Amino acid sequence: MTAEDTVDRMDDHTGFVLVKLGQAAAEQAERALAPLELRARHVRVLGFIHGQTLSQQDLCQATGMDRTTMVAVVDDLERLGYARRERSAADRRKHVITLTEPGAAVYEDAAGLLLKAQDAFLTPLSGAEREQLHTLLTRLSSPEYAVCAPEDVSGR
Amino acid sequence: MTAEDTVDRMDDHTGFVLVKLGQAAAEQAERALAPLELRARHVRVLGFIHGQTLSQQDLCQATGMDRTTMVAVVDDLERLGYARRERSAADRRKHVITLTEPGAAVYEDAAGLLLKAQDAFLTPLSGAEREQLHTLLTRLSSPEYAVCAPEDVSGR
DNA sequence: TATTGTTATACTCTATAACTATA
DNA sequence: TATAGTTATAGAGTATAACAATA
Repeated sequence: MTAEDTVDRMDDHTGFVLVKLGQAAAEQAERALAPLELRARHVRVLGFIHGQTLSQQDLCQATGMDRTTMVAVVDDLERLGYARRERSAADRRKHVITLTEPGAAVYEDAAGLLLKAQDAFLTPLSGAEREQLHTLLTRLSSPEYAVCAPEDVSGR
Repeated sequence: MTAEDTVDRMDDHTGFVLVKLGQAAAEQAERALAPLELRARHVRVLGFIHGQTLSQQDLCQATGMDRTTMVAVVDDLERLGYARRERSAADRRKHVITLTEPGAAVYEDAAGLLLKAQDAFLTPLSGAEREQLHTLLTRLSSPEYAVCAPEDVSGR
């Protein structure tokens, strides 16, 4: 019995294929960002503070990370000179996170690397198929309540 | 600034949407299996030994889990009476894992729950769109070498 | 010497709780 | 009293290394 002979009774589950692909895409993204010594989460935060000023709490809501993780991510970005932490004048409990010039530059680099990685990932598909896929995934993604809170579906 | 106002510069990356959906699908699957007190990995192993006899090593190759994880999973399945561990007569180093009758029954239950969960997950899409999505994802998924080992592509 | 299963261990991630400073 | 940020700690998950039995 070799690995090639084994029958996978899950391969016909769309959900399972989705999980596998999601993991593969995540790993691909991390590998793509490795040259910049950044993780995907850092780039994600850079993307959010690109053009808007947010508190750490805002960033938590936006990204879904919890606040202890966010502290570490902002620590990293600050140490690397990509973001600044400042007390909010309006509410001195809050830290306002702003993008620095090097931060904006590295974000552009990172976005380029991610785009290249994604392109490699989508190689098996034609341009039209990629658009199709993107549309379908986005439609699936937008109503989060359908995924996390089934009881809310009744309202539609 | 509220969460609704924030601009997400990653939302137009297919790869990122894929990662988010993959995680959501995985969580959905775990929730669906909770009534059976099984994790997705257990069902995955049950699926593989359904109709074929495999060693733990075979299961590792098939599922991608490492052998220490597999020990724990098979421990669980054996304790629950869903699988049996026996020394292989052909190679006494190996443990041959076989599905028990209760194991086959619980697998059917689990498969049903997963199918129902997947259906809920795919609610936003029509039947034709689901097929489209499945086809696209499968095409993206099959050539793993394109994702993990680019150097192997030349050989085919 | 290499492989299978096992155990022990370490390391990463994430979740929880507690503390501070502000409101 | 509640919130934002921080820190410390505990838990789960995963990876690594070492070991016994067998090839």
